[in-house]
Formats: sequence, C-alpha cells, structure tokens
Amino acid sequence: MRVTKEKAAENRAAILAAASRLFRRRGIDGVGVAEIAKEAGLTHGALYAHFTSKEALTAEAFSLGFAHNMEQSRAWAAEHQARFDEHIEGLLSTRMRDSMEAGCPMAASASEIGRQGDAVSASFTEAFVQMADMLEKLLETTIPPRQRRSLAIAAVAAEIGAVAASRAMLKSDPALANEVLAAMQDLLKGAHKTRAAKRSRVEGG
Amino acid sequence: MRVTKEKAAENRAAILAAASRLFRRRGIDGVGVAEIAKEAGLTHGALYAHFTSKEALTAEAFSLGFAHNMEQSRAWAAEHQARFDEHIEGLLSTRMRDSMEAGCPMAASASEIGRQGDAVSASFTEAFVQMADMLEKLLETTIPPRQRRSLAIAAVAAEIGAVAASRAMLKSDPALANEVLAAMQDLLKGAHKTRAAKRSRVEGG
DNA sequence: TGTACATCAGTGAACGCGCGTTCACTGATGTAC
DNA sequence: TGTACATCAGTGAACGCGCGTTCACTGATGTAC
Repeated sequence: MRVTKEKAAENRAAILAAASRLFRRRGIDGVGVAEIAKEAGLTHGALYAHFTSKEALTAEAFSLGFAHNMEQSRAWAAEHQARFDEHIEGLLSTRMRDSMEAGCPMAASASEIGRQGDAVSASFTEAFVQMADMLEKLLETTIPPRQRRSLAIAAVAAEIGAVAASRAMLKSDPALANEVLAAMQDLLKGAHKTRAAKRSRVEGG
Repeated sequence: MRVTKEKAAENRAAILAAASRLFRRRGIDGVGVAEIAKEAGLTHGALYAHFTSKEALTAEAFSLGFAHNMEQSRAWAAEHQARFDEHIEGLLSTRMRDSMEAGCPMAASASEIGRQGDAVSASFTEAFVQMADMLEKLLETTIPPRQRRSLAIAAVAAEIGAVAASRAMLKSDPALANEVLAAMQDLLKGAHKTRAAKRSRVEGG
C-alpha cells in the first residue's frame, strides 16, 4: 500500500544504507537484492520502485557510502584538529581495519570496483580525489604544491593497500597484519617529515 | 572415460590455471565452476574428481596463482638485474595494471581475500611475505635491517593499493589512474633514497 | 606377451536453491472539486 | 472542510536462469595373473 512521501524517502535511504553496509561486508556479488530489502524492512519488490536495477542501486550505494565516510572523516579531523600524521594514524588503525562498516569503503571494495560499471568507477574516483584533497591540506605548507599533491595521492592509495592487505591476512597472521599498518604509518610519516625538512633546508640555505 | 595419469594431471593443472585467471579478471563470486571447467576443456562434473568443492579449488588456485606470479617476478628481477627502484617501476607500470592476468594477483583480489576462508588467507599471506622478502633483499644494505623489513612490507602493501586504486578509477579518470602509479613510485623511491642516505650520513659522521 | 577385470577420470542429466526482475494487486496517500 | 478518485509505494507470487553439487553411467587405463 501507498506510504507518505516522507516514509518513502526514508525507505529509499534505508535501502541505500543497507546496501552500502552489506556490500562492504560481503562484496557486491555476495549480497542479493532480497537481503538488502529485508535489512531495510521491506520486500524485494519495493526496491524496484526506487531503483531500476541492482547495478543502479550499487552505483548510488557506493556514492552515498563514500560521501558518508568522507563526511565522518572530515568531522573527525576538525574535532581533533588532526594534522597529517594523526590522520594517517587514525586511518591506519586496527579499529578502522576491523570495522568493515565504519572503515574506509575504498579499502573494503578496491579490487571489486574495477569490475563494475562506469558510474561505480566515477564514485570511487570522486571519493579518492576528495580524500586526497583533504590530506593535501593537512600537509606541511613548506612542501612545494606539486609534491604535496603527489604525496597526498600516494598516501590515499597506500592507505587502501595497507588496510586491504591487513584485512586479507588477518585470519592467518594477525601479527603481520598489524605490522603492515605500522610499517605504512612509518613510511607515510617519514616521507612527510623528509619532504618538509628538505624544503626548510632549501629555504634556510 | 578414464584418461592417462599424465592427462589427468594436465587437466587438473588446466582447471587451476583457468580458475586463477578467471578469478583475477572477474572475481571469485563472478565465476562459476561450469565456466572454469569449460575453459579447461572439461565438463563441470570432472572438476569434482579433482577438488572437493569450489572453496577448495579457490584456495589452491590462489596458492598457485601467487606462486606462479612470484616466480615470474623473481625471474624478471634476475634477468634484468633489477634493484629496488627498477622493480618498483615494473610493479607500478601501466602494463602491470592493465593486465589482470599477468599483473599482481594480490592487487587483483585484495579486498575479496578477507571474505574467503583461512586457506585463501594463508595463501595471500605467504605470497605477501615472499614478495616482501624479495624486495627486502633489493634494498640498500646501508639501511638497518629493521628499517629494511618495515620498508619492504610497506612497499608491498603500497603496490597493492596503488594498482587496485589505479584499476578502480581507470574507467572514469585514466589520467589520475596514471598519476597514482607515478606518485607511488615517487613515494617508495624517495623513502628508499632517504633511508639509505640517512644511514650513510651516520656512518660518515 | 596376452587376457580378464578392477579402477577411476570424465560425462551429462538432475537436485534444490537463490539470484535479479516482473507484474497483478492492495490500500493509504495526495489531489481535484 | 468533505467527498470522490487517481496515484503509486509496497506486497508477494511467479518468471527464467545459473549456481554448486551429486550421481548413475561410460569406457579407456592400469594391473594382476
């Protein structure tokens, strides 16, 4: 039966939220539309009143998931007045790795995105760029702009790899999984420090 | 009908090779056992004479895929007498990114491994460690052992992230996809150079 | 070396199941008067 | 404000399809004599 416009909008949002959550946890191919609808408190038929296909739903779910995560990340950084190093520590923490739902959605789905359609790829790219932009602004301003951009881009990719790899080996070697996170923190913080120092020396000399 | 032991072994190997190839290209959930068997020139029933289940096949296919890729990588490094930097250039090349089949299998499946069973996770970990060991040996010996290990581990995770991210955004922003590979090359080569230089200064002073 | 037979890799039909999608139907909502 | 009716979000049965797995059967291979 028909529901109010507000309720319909809520249901649509609930479907997207459920899809985003389930896709991260079990992969796109690992979750059916019936389960997504059920998780949102609906039957599978209702889903097609809001989305033309699973693919369309997937694209929107990723877009929303990325945006939501980015917003949380930005809020956290503002609240804690986090600089580059602290932000890297947060992203590469065991807490982020162990939470498929609160953690980075790019890391949760990285290797699947390339097999999806253009819309999903575009969502990923947008999220990647926003993340890189955010990190870039946190870098020492003594580093030349071009280097800042390069380092920020590499840092996002590095974070994705470290979290994905750490998750992949968690079942068989938890100690090494933690070592991966720590090693990546060292690499990124070290690169930041070195590039900032180099510039200072140039300025000083 | 029965076939010779040699032919049976060949068929088994063909199934594993087909599975490894198809899983990388389309994901584990994206490929059925019938297609794998067909690609190996058999019917789906034959598959169960060699493997107890798709999961068992998956674990063996990944194990073989990782080992095969590692062997190729080692051979390439030996032939080209590649040092750390050249090896990084090879791994983070557009050629490796664009070939799902010749490229790094860890990057192709990173985010899916965590959802598979213990055996698949163990295969991934073994491949990761071997890759890290190989890179570690290519690092400047002036760098202290603990730093070498940390850098090698971070480099493998970084490579996985850069290749996976570059593939994910290839459809929507090829220029940025290339930039990711270049930025990661800079980050890793820079870290290598800096750590080697630091040590030299300490030794010199 | 030749014969008889057990072995077993491979075939292909069949299993139950869940997938994405469609559709006739329901009934409260939203709207026109 | 009250009434009549069109709208449409949501329901649930049904669709064809491909999934992973099983199994009776085939017939060449490998082995025992």
